[in-house]
Amino acid sequence: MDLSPLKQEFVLHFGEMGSRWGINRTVGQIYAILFLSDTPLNAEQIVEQLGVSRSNVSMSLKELQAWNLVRLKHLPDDRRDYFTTPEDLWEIVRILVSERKKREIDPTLTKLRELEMQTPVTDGDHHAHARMAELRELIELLTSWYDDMNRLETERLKQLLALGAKIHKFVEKTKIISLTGRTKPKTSDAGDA
Amino acid sequence: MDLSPLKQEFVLHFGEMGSRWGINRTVGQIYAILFLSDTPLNAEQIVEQLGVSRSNVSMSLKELQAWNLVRLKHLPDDRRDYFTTPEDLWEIVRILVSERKKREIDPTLTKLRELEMQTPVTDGDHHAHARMAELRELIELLTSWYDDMNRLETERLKQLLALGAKIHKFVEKTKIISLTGRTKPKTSDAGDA
DNA sequence: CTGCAATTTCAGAAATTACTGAAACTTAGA
DNA sequence: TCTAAGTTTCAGTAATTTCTGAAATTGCAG
Repeated sequence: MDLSPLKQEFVLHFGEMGSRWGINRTVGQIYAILFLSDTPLNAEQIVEQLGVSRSNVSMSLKELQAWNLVRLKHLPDDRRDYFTTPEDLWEIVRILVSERKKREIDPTLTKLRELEMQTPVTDGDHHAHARMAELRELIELLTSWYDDMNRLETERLKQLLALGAKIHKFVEKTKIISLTGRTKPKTSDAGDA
Repeated sequence: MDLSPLKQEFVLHFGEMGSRWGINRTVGQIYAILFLSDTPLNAEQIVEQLGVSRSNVSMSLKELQAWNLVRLKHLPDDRRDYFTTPEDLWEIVRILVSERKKREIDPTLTKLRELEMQTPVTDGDHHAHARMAELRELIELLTSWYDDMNRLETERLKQLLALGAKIHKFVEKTKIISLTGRTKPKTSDAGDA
């Protein structure tokens, strides 16, 4: 591996963490290299820096593209593909959360809905059935909260995060006013994304 | 596998999702069975229902315990260990989030802090160094927001989640009042958790 | 202590996942 | 069209993870 000590440690760490994050070592290492690089890199450069096979880099880059975690660039008079990660870390967080939701949560939500609708509830199943419904409702609450947050511009999101738990004080203060004045869902609401 | 069709589908689904969630098939299936069961189960009962080896069940239960995802119970006049999942799904969510943070985020935060302190920054490293600092700051913001939220009682948490993005309207409304009246960090502040 | 039920450990087998090198494919320019 | 740089695919191998059955351990009751 041909990297400065600082970069090398970071890249090795991402490789090790890869398995915990649901990607493999090479994918993690490639992502780390791209994340640190101030210029886009092509596959051959990644091969040189990591010392893994060309085909491994090719497959790993494909996986990173499937995760939406890298962007493809082209340089003038050079038909090789160059890769970068988004400059904006918040963009990266959004992608990560959305992709993990897609892979780790949505399939289960779908399955729970299916099971509730289709599957016959035999005698011993009442508790199980209720538990699934409870789980589905919880996931629905969490994902619709996520959808809401995801719609916010980054600056608003940062504000809310920075407030942290203090947010509940704001809610307290305006609770009564809101209940009487703004809670009813008007059908003709101002344009929302 | 000896389960009603409803339970069986759920259990198989958890088994398949296991690998995406960072646990293996058997661990996922055992968790599913315990989640659905209205009574605590012992290892032998799990063996019967799933049709895997006794030792596999033993190791998988140990892993679930390491994740804090199951509770150990004992019945009178029976010295076998019985297992359940917490009744309260919010408790489960809290555990999941905290354990995943511990495994997937904390080690990287530690590593980033180490690298920023210890590792010499050679000439070509300035951009990489800056990128790591940026990443560390982002993780710190997110984790301290998490710590904040985690301190809230479940009822408060549900309220905030249900509000979703509407929360930012509350902030707007009280912003001016807050800026003049409450934002400065007084050294002698009224008791805050 | 002894005997026995319950549980855990562990070495090897089975299954899965990751990686490589070679061959196949694609595409831009000559 | 042909050539060659660039990329992808794929079959086989390597590495890792999961699972099992047998043996070892634990701890309670007699």
